[in-house]
This record gives sequence, C-alpha cells and structure tokens, in this order.
Amino acid sequence: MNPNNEQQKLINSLEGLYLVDAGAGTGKTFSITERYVNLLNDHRPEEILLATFTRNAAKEMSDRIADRSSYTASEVYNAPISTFHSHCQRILDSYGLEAPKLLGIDEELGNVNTLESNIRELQYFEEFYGEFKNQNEKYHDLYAIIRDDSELLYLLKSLSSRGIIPEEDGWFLNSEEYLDGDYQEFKKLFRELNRPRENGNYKKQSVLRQRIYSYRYKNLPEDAPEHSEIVGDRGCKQVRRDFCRKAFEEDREKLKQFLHDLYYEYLKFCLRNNYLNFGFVMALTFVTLYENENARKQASFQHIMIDEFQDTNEIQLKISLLLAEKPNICVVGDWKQSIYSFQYADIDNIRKFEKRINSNIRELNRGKKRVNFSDLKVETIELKKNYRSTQKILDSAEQAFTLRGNSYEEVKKPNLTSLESQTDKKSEVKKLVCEDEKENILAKIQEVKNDKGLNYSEIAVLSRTRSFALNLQEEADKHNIPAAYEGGLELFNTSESKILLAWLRTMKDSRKGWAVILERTGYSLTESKELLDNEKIPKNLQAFRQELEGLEIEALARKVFDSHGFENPITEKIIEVLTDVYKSSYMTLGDIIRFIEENIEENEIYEVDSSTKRDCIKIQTVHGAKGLEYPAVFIADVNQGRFPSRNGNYSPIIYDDIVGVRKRKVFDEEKRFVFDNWKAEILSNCIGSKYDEERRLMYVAMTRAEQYLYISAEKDRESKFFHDLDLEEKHVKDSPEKLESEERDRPVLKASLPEKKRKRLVSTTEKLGMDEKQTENTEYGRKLHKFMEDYVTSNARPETVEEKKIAEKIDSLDGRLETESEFRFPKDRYVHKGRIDLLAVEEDKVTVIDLKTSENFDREAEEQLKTYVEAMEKIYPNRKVVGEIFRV
DNA sequence: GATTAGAAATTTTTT
DNA sequence: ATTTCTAATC
Repeated sequence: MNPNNEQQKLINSLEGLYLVDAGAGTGKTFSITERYVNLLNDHRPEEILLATFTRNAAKEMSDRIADRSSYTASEVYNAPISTFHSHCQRILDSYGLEAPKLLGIDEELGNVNTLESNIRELQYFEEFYGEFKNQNEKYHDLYAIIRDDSELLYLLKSLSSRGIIPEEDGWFLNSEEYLDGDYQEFKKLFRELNRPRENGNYKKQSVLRQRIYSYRYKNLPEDAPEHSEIVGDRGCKQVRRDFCRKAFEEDREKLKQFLHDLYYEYLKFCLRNNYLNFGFVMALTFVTLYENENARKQASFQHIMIDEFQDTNEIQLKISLLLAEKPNICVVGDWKQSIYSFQYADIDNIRKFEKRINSNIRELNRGKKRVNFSDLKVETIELKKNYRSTQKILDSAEQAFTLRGNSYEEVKKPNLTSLESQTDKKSEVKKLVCEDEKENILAKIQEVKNDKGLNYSEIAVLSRTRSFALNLQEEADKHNIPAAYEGGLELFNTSESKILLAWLRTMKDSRKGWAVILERTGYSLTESKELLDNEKIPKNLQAFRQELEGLEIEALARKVFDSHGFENPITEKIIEVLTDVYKSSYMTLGDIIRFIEENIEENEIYEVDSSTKRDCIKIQTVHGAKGLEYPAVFIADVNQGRFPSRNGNYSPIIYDDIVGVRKRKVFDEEKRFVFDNWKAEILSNCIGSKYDEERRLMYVAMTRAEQYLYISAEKDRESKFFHDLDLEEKHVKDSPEKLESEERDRPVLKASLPEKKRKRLVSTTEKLGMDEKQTENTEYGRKLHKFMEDYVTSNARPETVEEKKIAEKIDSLDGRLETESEFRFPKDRYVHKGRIDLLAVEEDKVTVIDLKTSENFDREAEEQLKTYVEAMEKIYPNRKVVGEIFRV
C-alpha cells in the first residue's frame, strides 16, 4: 500500500511539533508506523518514544514496525513502544526509588504493583478511609456528605490525572491553583450561558436561567438567597449578573485541607501496602521527572509520538513534555472519538493543544528550566481520506454531532474535518423501528446476511450497555444463531463458573456444592435436601466426583465443563485464568475455591475473547468496538435512557477545571436532611454539556460500518438521538428463523432421576381455593418480605417500625435460618408446592414462620401453615416441626 | 407563547 | 436524586 499525500506529509514531517487530526479509518496506524520506520533512518529505536493507549495497539505497532524495518524483532519489542502506563512504570522502576521522599513521604518505592482492578482498589480504599475517619475527628462534618466512598476515590484519581498532587505540607507545584478554579474562565462561561437566546422576533430566557429553576426545590441553608432574587423578575431573561461573583466566591480552605490530608494519607497507605493505581503511577513519574534532573536527562527522547491522543489526560501531557529533549512531538488522534472521560481522558488536550502545551511548558519551567523549549507553534496535519466506509455512512455519521439529548437541548454542530470516502461499494443506512428489538435485530441480521451475501463474522451488533449485549447473546442462543459477546464480563458469576465451583466444593465434601449439582442435574430443592440429609448422592454423580480426584486444575475444569455440555469462550477464559493463578502461586484446591468466591464477591471483570469461534456475529459495547470495523453494523438499543445515557453530577464534591473543587451538599449529623450549598448549586449548572460525549459515542459506533449500517430502537421507546437521526425508517416485526442445532457427540452428564409418575403441581393457594391475584401481596407486604430476606442473608439495616419488629424476631431465632425455601412434596393425587417465608432449622426442631402483613385470609393462612408444617415433617422426619404466624 | 408547577421517568462505558 | 416532560398559568 502506498501512502496518499496527506499521509506522506505526516510520514515525512519529522522535526517539529505536529498535531495530526486523524479521523476514523484514515490509515492512522499505517502512517504512524511508516513515520516511525522513517525516523529509524537517523535514530535508534531507543531514541523514539511511541506511546499508545492500549496494549493491543502497542503490540500491533510493534508487529508492523518489526515487519517493515531492518531491526530485529527483539530489538523492536524492547523499544519504548508501549502504553503510557507501562512506560511510566518502567521509568519508576529505574528512577523512582526516592519518589515518595520528594513529596515528604518516608517510604521507598520498592516492589510496588500496579493495581488494575478498580473494585479491589475500592476495597482497599474503604479499609483506609475507615481508619482515616477514626483518626481525623475534625472533618466529621465532611464525612457526613459522602454517601458512597467510591466517589471520594474517583475524585482523588481525577485530581491525580490533572497533575494535582499533595505533598507533606501543601500541594506539589501549583496544584492548588487548579483546585481554586479559574474565575476569569468561569466569568466567560457564565456570561455565555447567561445570554438570552435568540428566537425569531423575541428573546427567550438564557439557558442558565432555565437550568437554575431546579434551585427552587432544594433544601437550602438559611442564608441562601431566594430563587426569585437570583433570576430577577418574571420575564427577565437573565440570571442577575452579580451572582456570577457571589456564587464563585466561597471559603473552601477546609475542603481543600480535607482533600489534602485524605489524598496524602491514602498515597502513604498505598505505598505501605505496595500498590499504586494507574493515576498514582503517573503522579509519581511526573514528580520524579520534575525533580530529578538526572532522571529527566536519562529518560528523555529525541522524538515522541503519541497515538490516540484524545484519550490522554493532562498529566500525561506534562510527562511527555518532561521526556522531550527536543520539540519533536507528534500527537495523533481524533477528538470526535474521545469517549473515555470516565477514565479521566481530557479532550482539551487535543482540542486546545497549542494553548495547553505552552501553558504547561511555562508551568514546568517556573524557577528552573526543565523543558528546553517554549512558545511552540503547532502544525496541523489533517487526514481526510477514509478507506473504510462509504460516503453515505460517513455523511450519516456526521449527523451524530447534531443529535439532541433531549427535546429542548440546542445543539450547535462543531467545526470538524469531514472525511472523504475512497470506496464506492454498495451501501445502505437505515433506522429500524422494532416491535421486539432483540428478535427483530436477529431476523434482520439473517435477512442482511442472505441478501447482501455476507458471513456472520462480517456483522457486528454494538450497544451502549453490556447488559443489552449479553441479553442479545442469550436471545441468539435461543434461536441457535451463532453470536458471541466480546468484551468484559463478570467471568466467575456465570453459570459455567458456578458449576465448576460446585464440583470443587464437593471435593472438599461440602454440602453447598452437592446442592448446586443436584439442582443442575434435575432434582428439585426438596428432593436435593432429602438426598443430602440421608447422604444418598446418586451413584453416577459420586463416580464422576471420584474421577475428578487428583486431576490438575485444567484437566479437572475441562472434564467438568465437558460433562455439562459447556464449551465456549467463557469456559476457555475460566480455564486460562485458573491455570494462570494456579501456576504463578502454589495453590491448593481450597485456595482456588476461595479465589473464585472472591471474584464473585468482587464482581471482578475479565475480557472474554470469542475470536476462536468460526463464523459468528460479534456483539460488543461501543467502547469495546473502538478501532474495529465491520462490513455491516447494527447499533442497537438506541432507546430512552440508554442511548444517550444521562450522567448528571451526583457527586457531593464536584471538581472541574474551571470552577475548581466545591462541596455541593451538606447532610445533617444523622444524615437525614439534605441542605444544598447554594453557591455550588449555581456553579453546577454552569458545567459542560452532558451529551457531548454521548454524541461522540454515537459517532464512533456509526463509523465502525463499512457498507451497511442499521440503527435500531424499540417502538415507542425511541430516544431523542434516534428520533433526530434523519434516515430512512423501516418497521420490523419479523422473528428470526430458528436454526437447527448441531447434536453433541457426547452425552451430557445427567442425574438419573428416580422413576416416578409425574404429578400435577398444585400450589397451596390453589388448593385452598384462593384466587392467586387476590393473594398477591401489596407493595408494602412485598417490601417487608424482601426486607426479611435481606436481613437474613446480608444483614440489612432495619429502618421502619415494622422492619425493626421483623429484625427483632429474626434475632430471637436459633439455628440455621432459611428464607423463601421452596418445597415440593407428593401428596395423594398431586405434588404439593409452596414457599416458606422463614425457616429456622435447629438440631431437633424446625420452626416454620409465615410473615403476615395484612389481615385478610386469616383462616386460609392457618390452613396454609398446616400444609407447610406437614411438608417440613416429611423433609425433616426426625425433628419436631412447629408452625407460627408472625403478624407485623 | 414564555414561564412556572408538578408529574413522570430514568440511572453506563473500562486502560 | 435529579432531570425531563407536560400541562396550567401569567
């Protein structure tokens, strides 16, 4: 492949500062690698830093460069072609030993791990925060505003991503300026937002004045001005201007001090426990490079190239500047594809590149010259030729930037570099209005596959959320349509993992394990209980357990999965993960069980790769599909509340470049009443549009398509985005054709169910002639039942009088407690089924408790209870069974 | 027809 | 909890 003119310009422009606007499908990776190869004419690989955002991208670049250059593969793989994160880790390994001391922390940076799991970090953080609260009484009024500890952790991480770092007394460098915000910028923002809107002959009130309406409904402190005072008289189009300053000025010393102490102590905690999160790795790298001239010299590069620049944050920009020996920096990215703000990516890095790079150089050179250059001019290169999609798709995708998030949002299309398609293949772009979205999409896929002559593997379905993606996969399975979800999921929370866990438990003679297996192999709960109590596990199951004895974990897992008819990417991944931990640490069976249990508890996410599956549809989230392309793309679930999804600022402490850090809410000491901080309430209405990133997300999704693009929503649930898209519409009602399933060649492990005549199931309510509908609980009743269940299983806290009564009752019970125990037992001509609210099983006694929340059906309840007692007598033949109606 | 008041509807992505 | 929709009111 030969580069086009634009690409050639990028490849040949080696010296200087370049911002490359590389839209979707413009051959970005190709150009970057060519440029790198070109640089190798005069430089050695170790003189060039090529930073990417993902490990996959780094690998792809390395591969291509190894392929195209005269250097050996190993030389290329040792070169600094890596993610920012791993490169910073390397810098810390080499020069970071004293990094904590630079901040006044008396620790050495020894063998620290980078913690990749957010969930695990949160657990550590909670442990730390509990201790911190005990030791810092003085901030107790601030603790009261935090409902969710993760909000605090998120805030600390976002501060680190901006380069805001605490030191022993005060803040590193000029961090504090960032915390104070920028009043001049805020004034501009406020004025812009407070301009009356033009609307033909008259003017409408400003966006700010409209937004601030919600101020009326908040519980505000006594000194807060009235809403009417802020918005002025009726018909007045603007918020009173003096409130700009009034709202911004606020004493935040205590809040800043709190954040400082929390942040500093947490950093110490991390170091003591030998771990760092990604943000802290960056922060310490930055501190090291800033303070240590030697490290800076040693670690610097002749050339720096940064890929996916829209995904970087400000501290990464700072680090890059410290690493640049010369102003040879080339950043490549596309702001239109910036969809990682939740990961602290800062779109202004690319959008305000020149301004930001120069202001950062000025900051870094305060007091001492650390960056060898200043006042740079940026040269922009635009890659406009798109080799992926048809013009029809590109034009449609641009519409994404005009979509409204709600019916009154006014969207101004931003300036952007339009892409020019280089293909003239056949193309189709349509909106699908579905009666039943999951079914209809599958039907439409079959149609597209046949009509356009595509393979399944050339078709992808993208969704905003993981849950929709997984549901669609399930639906596809029902119809035997080959489809695979690819992306992150809770690996050990799947039914595949749970059956493996059960078998592992049986090897430790655990009753828990057998219960699951019996249930999965076809026994009812009652039957299982009976078998377990009498220690009569079916012979074939026992034999199978015997076979597992002594096997290595991989062989064992394979055998279990195989016997249950599971063989899919999930089982493969489970085996991979388990073999990995098994190998890397000496693990016993018990350790593996605990490992799985922990993973379930922590909702740990793993990436599942289904590419091994031959010809099948890919189902992904939009984030997951970034960078990929498919001939046909379905964007699904463009429904209200899902796409776009709303992300209001729920956090009690807001942080924003412009307004700085603010406390938004105050709770009273018992956390009962909420008073809002009125100043922050006005400020929060001034912070950015919530839908900009959602529009970019839609753009990313649409530009994945090469030829065929379908955007679907469910009838009458269409989102504003869907509604605003100006595309041909099609109503779909079809159901997918069910495909023949391939027969498995080996039989699936099934329990040999005891031979008996199947009897009709009759519920207790039916037997007593009660109308099912009438007996359906009231909302109130359901809540109390739910509470009871929660209290037994997870120690829920009783709040209402009724709940306290229930809690008291449960506390008074002895033995093993069970809620919602289902039972079935044969009686005369039918099988009786029922569900017992609460069961207390003691060694010699069983108490059956029926929770009653209303006065109706008293007599029937007695009858019902009798049946329950009878059933339990069958199940627990050697114990005394007592029934009790518990009224609340 | 703009503004106000109250009712209704919604809550995600992962280096 | 908060935003967005919709109907009533100025």
